[in-house]
Parts: sequence; structure tokens; C-alpha cells
Amino acid sequence: MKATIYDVSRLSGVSTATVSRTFSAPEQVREDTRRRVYEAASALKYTPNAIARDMALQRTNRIAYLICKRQATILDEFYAGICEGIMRRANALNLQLIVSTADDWRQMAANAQSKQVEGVILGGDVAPAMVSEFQARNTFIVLVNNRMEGFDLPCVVSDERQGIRQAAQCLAEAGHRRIALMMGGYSPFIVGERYAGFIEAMAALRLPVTDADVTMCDRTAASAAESAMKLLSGPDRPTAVLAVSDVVAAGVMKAARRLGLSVPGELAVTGYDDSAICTLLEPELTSVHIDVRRMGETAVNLLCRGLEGEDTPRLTVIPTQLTRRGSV
Amino acid sequence: MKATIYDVSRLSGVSTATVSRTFSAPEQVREDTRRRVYEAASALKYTPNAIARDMALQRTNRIAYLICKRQATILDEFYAGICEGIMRRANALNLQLIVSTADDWRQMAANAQSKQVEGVILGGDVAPAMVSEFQARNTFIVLVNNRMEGFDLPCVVSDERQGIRQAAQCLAEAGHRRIALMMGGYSPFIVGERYAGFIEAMAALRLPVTDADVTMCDRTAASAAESAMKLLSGPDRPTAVLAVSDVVAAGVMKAARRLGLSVPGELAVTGYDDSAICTLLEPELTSVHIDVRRMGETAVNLLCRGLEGEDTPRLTVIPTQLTRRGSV
DNA sequence: CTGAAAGCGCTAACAG
DNA sequence: CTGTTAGCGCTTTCAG
Repeated sequence: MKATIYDVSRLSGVSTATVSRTFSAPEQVREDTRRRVYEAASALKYTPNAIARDMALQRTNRIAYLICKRQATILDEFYAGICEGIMRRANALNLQLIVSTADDWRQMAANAQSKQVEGVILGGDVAPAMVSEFQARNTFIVLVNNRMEGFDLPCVVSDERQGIRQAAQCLAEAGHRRIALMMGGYSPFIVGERYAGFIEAMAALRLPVTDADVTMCDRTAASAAESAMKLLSGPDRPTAVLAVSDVVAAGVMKAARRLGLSVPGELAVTGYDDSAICTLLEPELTSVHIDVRRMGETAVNLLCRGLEGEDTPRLTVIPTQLTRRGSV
Repeated sequence: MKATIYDVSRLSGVSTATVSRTFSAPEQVREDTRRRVYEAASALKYTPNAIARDMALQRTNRIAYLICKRQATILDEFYAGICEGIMRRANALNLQLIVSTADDWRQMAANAQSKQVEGVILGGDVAPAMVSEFQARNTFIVLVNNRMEGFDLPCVVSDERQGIRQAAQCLAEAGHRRIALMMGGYSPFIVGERYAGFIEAMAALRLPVTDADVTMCDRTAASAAESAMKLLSGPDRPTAVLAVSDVVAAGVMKAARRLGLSVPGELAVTGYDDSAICTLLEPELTSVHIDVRRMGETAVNLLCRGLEGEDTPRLTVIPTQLTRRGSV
């Protein structure tokens, strides 16, 4: 059916070893021999069978990206951005990328041991059991957008505290003193960091923080709008809201509109993630930009180095940057 | 290092054939033999090596999803949604999914012939050369969100004309007679279908269409807003805009706000795609819902049937549905 | 129900 | 530079 290395060997009159070399290390084969091989190969439409090669070499050049997140998956712009970075880097390094949701992590772990996958990038709310499972199977893993206590593995995260600080500073520079924090229901790690960042930043700015000014809501615009309505209806309302995601910020802007508060005139708003929606809102949303692509690329780099047995830093923090638009 | 079937065979005192059967067809092995094998296997932490199995079986259970799109990739909510569907179905069928951008389609095609990938799902603006390449290599392919003349392959598309009709009807029912069409720079197939759908729908509704009411713009909100400013500034402006994507619709709403036109009071707007942004806008956007998930699942189903050698329909059209919100 | 043995297609010493 | 040969780990007839 499909031509094999034997067919090429026979037709070109050289050994299979030479055919093999012609494809994997051409410089080791004399010019004219090489040519003969190529001719035979193309006559037979031969292409090396990668499975057989993997088998002989005992490796696959295949890695996996597992998105560990309840609700959205690859549909989440944030994780899709990381995926984009991973994809780019994987392509450049000639690695095959398997993408999957965390539903089937047991299966993934099995795959890993069976050597189909050499390393795994875990994104998001990873369960400790999952990490243990992979480690038990000797699979190299790197975490992205999360850190885990008690596990020895490379993590790639965004500088959450810096991001929050940038947003707070921007608001403070615009003259705001009553800055409220609105948090969506994100992962514990993210929420924790961003909350801590807020407290830090406000202290550094010598601005007050009251419990009333810290609000939790769901990660939907509707829920955020509802919470914001309460927050902004009082007589002594904050003049600025630092939202912990763009979606939450969009909800705040909806509430502002309903209450007849102009943005940024009567209420300033900052978002977080610098996602595609920022430029769709009116006014456009000032937001903290996370270099998700770079997070993904970094994860692949770390994974490769780890697979080569090199030492890798346990923690890589990617800086954020504030993108200023019209909402402050 | 890692335990192999031989180790298990030796420790359990049965042949490798029996070990193999124990894992792939347990019912063919006597109860107590089976138990002994399992014991030995777990003592050795043995897991079958999938590569070796693939090699022996001459198949991989691995498929690929290639997003063929210039700008965005997996970052595009639409293609991400399809990916989600593909992922789900692939997981259910125990297929591994390789996701990639089209940059490297030559490499993918090579992979395919080398049997690493059994079939490919192509999404978006596929180049004919690409299809030819895959077909030349005898790789089964299915197209999603596109149709190609002159190629014999299964396609999965959304019912574009139905979608446009639903939007137009909704607008007409709300009493609008001057309905403008705003199109972003999408793929030729999509633009063609939606334009044709608009003409059809307007004719069926006995509503007039003038050239002035059909506008092209880029696929960004900024560009759409700019075009919409022109469209809506005239004295004799349309009272409704049927936008061919949610992003374009968002641009139209921005323009409306700048011009002081209230939505939907003075201007009705419909979007297309029913993407996440619909509920973030104020008012929320009425939009045509595309069942992207189902498109992805269908593509996987077709691929599998094709791989089994079964006959598959050349064209599968997924119905759309209008999601009514506040913008009409 | 179980075992022996022949591959699956390619690579990597090791000789020549 | 090229050929010989022994695997890589598993599956699958074909006998028993």
C-alpha cells in the first residue's frame, strides 16, 4: 500500500540504513547516492512513517496543553491567548501540540506514561491530585497562570500585583481617592493575588480601603452590573471602580449607564486582561494588558528545557502593562 | 526503565500474547490468568506503550484541526467554539486532537501521510492547494465553515441565509423598512452567502435595497463605527442596521452613541454570531446564534464515518437561531 | 484459553 | 560513506 523504507531501498539499490540517513542526516550520504534515493522515494511517493520513527527513537516530540477550568475552556479568551503562544512556539520547535480540556486528565496522564506525550502544560485551576498523578508517572509538567504550594515544578504567571498597582495608580493620578474593587469569581490564586495587590497598592498610594468598597460578584456582566448598582446607588459612592476583569468592568459600565452616571466623567473604570471587548465598549476600556502569548511561549520553553534535563527556574513572572483608553 | 509487556509476561508467567489480550480483550482471558496479569502489571507499574500499539495496529486515533485564517486563530471566538465542539466529540470517541494554525499546513500534510494523523478538519479560508495536497496524500478531510467548488469532500456550514433572514425579519417585524446591511471583511464564502441572504430576505419582505444601504468595512469596531457614521449622518438615514458580525454591530452602536441616536429607539441593530460581547453591550445585542459547537461535533462525526469508509453527505447545514435582546 | 513467532517501519551501533 | 543486524513494544494469526 504505502511505500516503506524497504521499497525505497530496493528501488534505489542501497540499504535501508542509507535511505534512513538520507532523510534524517543527508550530509552523511554522498551526493549521488542521495540523489538516487530521492528519486526512488519520489517515484514511490515515499514519506517516512513517523510512528515507526518514534518507536525506534523512543520519543514523540509531542506535548499537551490542558486547560483546567470549569466553565469556559478554549473559549476563554485568556486561555486561548496562552494557547496561541504555545502553538506558535511549538510549531517553531517542531513539536506537536495536543489540546484538551481537563475533563479527561486521567486519560491524559495515562497517555503521558505511554509516552505519547512527553510533557504537559497545565493551565488554570489544577487539582493537586492531577499534578501528583503526572509526577507519579514521571511526566514533566509546567504550570501556567497558577502556582502551587508544595509541588516542585516550574510556574509561569503574570505579575498580578503589578497589574493591579498600575490600574490603581492610573486611577489615583486621575484624582480619585475613593476607589472600589470589584472581583469576579476567578481562581483562588488569581483572586488572592489581585486582592493582595489592591491592598498593597492602596496603602502605597495612602488611600483608604473600606470593606464596603470591596465587592465580590460572579464572572458575568449581569452579575457585576447588579453588584455595581448597589455599590453606586448610595449617597457616598466611590468615584472609581477597579474591576478585576474586563467582563466585570463591562458590567460596571452597564450599571453606570442605568444610573445615568457618565464614564469617565462621574465614574472612572478600569478593566483587567485587555481583551477584545475593551475597544467595543463606549467609552473604550482602560485595562491591564497581560502578555498571554508570552506566557504560553515561556511555558513551552521551560517544558523543553526540562525535558532536556536542564535546570529551570521555578517561577517566571511576566510583567503587565496598562493600556490607557477612554474609561478613566 | 519503564516496564514493558515482556516484564509483565515474565513476572506473571504467561506469554506476552496473553498480557496483550488481558489489556485489549479481557473477555478472552480466563479470570484467574487475568488477575495474575493485573497483579504483575500493577507491581511493575506497567502501562501499554501506545506508540508500539499504533505501530502494530497501523493506526493512531489522532486527528487534527487546522484553523486556516489570517488574523486571529484560536483567539477567534468563532473558531474556538468550533474547536470546543471538536474537542468534546474527540474526547468522547477517544481520539487525540492536534490543533494548529494553517501556517504549517505543508508539515501537517506530511504528518498526515506519515500516518501520525488519520484525518484533518479544516476550518475557514482553505487554500485549494492545501486541499489538493491532503487529497494527494490520501488524507481524509472535512471542511468546516466553508464550501469549495470542485472538490469532493464533506462540508459543514451554518445556514447563513437563514440567519440573515431571521435578522431581517426581526427588524421588519419591529416596523423597519429602511434596513441597511453592514459587512465586515470576512471570508469570501461567508460574505457571499450573507449578502445573497440579505438580498433574498429583503425581496421576500418586499423591502427595498439600495446600493447606498450596503456598506463594507473592516472587521474591527473602529472601522465599522467610521463607516456607520457616514451611513447614519445623512438626512435620510436607515432606521435599522443588520450587521454581519457582532463586532461590526458594536461599531454601529458606538457610532449611534456619538451621533446621539438612541438604540433601539432611533436605530435598531442586529449582530451576527451571538458571541460573548452581546451581553456586554448596552443595550444588549440581538444576534444570530450559530451553533458552533455542533458544527465542530458534526465535523468529527463525519470525519470518523469517512475514515471507516462509510459514505458521508457532502454538505451538512446547521440551522441558526435568533437570540433576541434589547437592540431591536 | 494460551503460546510461539512473525511482523509493523525505522534507527543506530558496529563493521567494513 | 555504506551495509548488516539487532532491536523499539505490541498485536495477531495459527497451532495447540
